[in-house]
Amino acid sequence: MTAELRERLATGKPLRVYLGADPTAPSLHVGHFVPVQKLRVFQELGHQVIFLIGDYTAVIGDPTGQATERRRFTHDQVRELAKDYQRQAFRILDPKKTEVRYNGDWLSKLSFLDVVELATIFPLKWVVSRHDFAARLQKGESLRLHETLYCLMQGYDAHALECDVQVGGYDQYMNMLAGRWIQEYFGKKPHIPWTFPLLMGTDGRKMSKSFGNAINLLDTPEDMYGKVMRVADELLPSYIDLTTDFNPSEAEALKARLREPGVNPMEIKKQVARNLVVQYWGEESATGAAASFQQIVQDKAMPDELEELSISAGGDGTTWPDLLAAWNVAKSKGEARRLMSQGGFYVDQASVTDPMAPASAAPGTIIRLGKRRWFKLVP
RNA sequence: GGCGAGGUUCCCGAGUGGCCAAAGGGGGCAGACUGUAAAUCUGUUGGCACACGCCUUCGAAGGUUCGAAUCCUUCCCUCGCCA
Repeated sequence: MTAELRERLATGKPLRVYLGADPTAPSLHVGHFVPVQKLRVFQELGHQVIFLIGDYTAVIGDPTGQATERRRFTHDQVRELAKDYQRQAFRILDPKKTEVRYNGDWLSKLSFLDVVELATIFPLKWVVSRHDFAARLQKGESLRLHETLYCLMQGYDAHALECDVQVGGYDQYMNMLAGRWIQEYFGKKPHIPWTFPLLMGTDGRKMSKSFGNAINLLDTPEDMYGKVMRVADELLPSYIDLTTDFNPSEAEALKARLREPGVNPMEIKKQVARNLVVQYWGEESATGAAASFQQIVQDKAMPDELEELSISAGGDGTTWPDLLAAWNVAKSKGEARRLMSQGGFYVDQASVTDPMAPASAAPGTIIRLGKRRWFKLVP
């Protein structure tokens, strides 16, 4: 389809490029935003980008890749999530140049007859041959008719938006193809699907909040930077491709550096981390995040600003576990004791391992938990 | 509608009357090492208690028992097969 794309670019007319997002995830991570980042590239090149909020499709729930039937959302929940989704997207996209649409605007107007008419386009065999459905059928797991209709809905979006290009995860390919069929059915030129591989979490598994391996959009610049630094080395090339906005030659150069003998992946990782933070938080925050990583993690030095703990808030605790639990820096006294006996507790840089020792909590004392949680005691 | 399977600690998953705060894995935390918050290795992982131990937890509520995650009753929920 590269040829089709070239052909359309050659006309010189700005392309209509769309990304559909079903707001069903309460917390978003950079994996969700790979297509948004790509959308921005189109925007910068002067194309018309469309951010489609799947308020209607979300109620059904995209079955793609689902091992079981998907949880469904109410319309109200979806609207709430959509607001946040859009706000996050506009950290990257230029709101003034972005067309925001809701697919409920057209999908809600289709009659049952319209739907049946659309359904005639698709051979059932094609629908159920997709790997996720096929697997569920084969294992004898639940698959319901509404799930097979999802691709009609998303396909109809492409038609309604009269789009030229659709960006999305690789897993959306089937849905995108459905869109092409529907466009052709209505006598229009089919759009060009542009898909990207799935971004893996920092540990190489699927990025997901429940795995704790996600880089969240709401992470502070420092966290975002740090999490990129803990991405497994092997994943670095895909992070370069999917999360950075380096131009193609810069990206290739970075990946080539990575393969050179004697090159420390850490150095490349720092460039990726910085690039990502700049996109979401801007130049200044990224510089700050880089500096604080160097200081706290690499030099193992004390950060410039320490969180303060009020001694009086420690109640009448007389041992460190009492105080740490009262301050809420440890979940429980037991956890604090464990931390201490494992050698992860420091008072003014000296390790304190006896949980029973009386606590010397005086204003100005610096305490540290583990490698990088620093606190300063105040009255 | 008929028949069957199942709901366990943050997640997955073992556990069929005491040895169960509950195997194993994942994740988390800590330590060692390092090229980094990578990889690897080790330890640890409900709460309170210095400790003896006590308390809360195995879908919900009751019950049997000296004793229940395990047995019984009712209820709620999930899933499959057949129609």
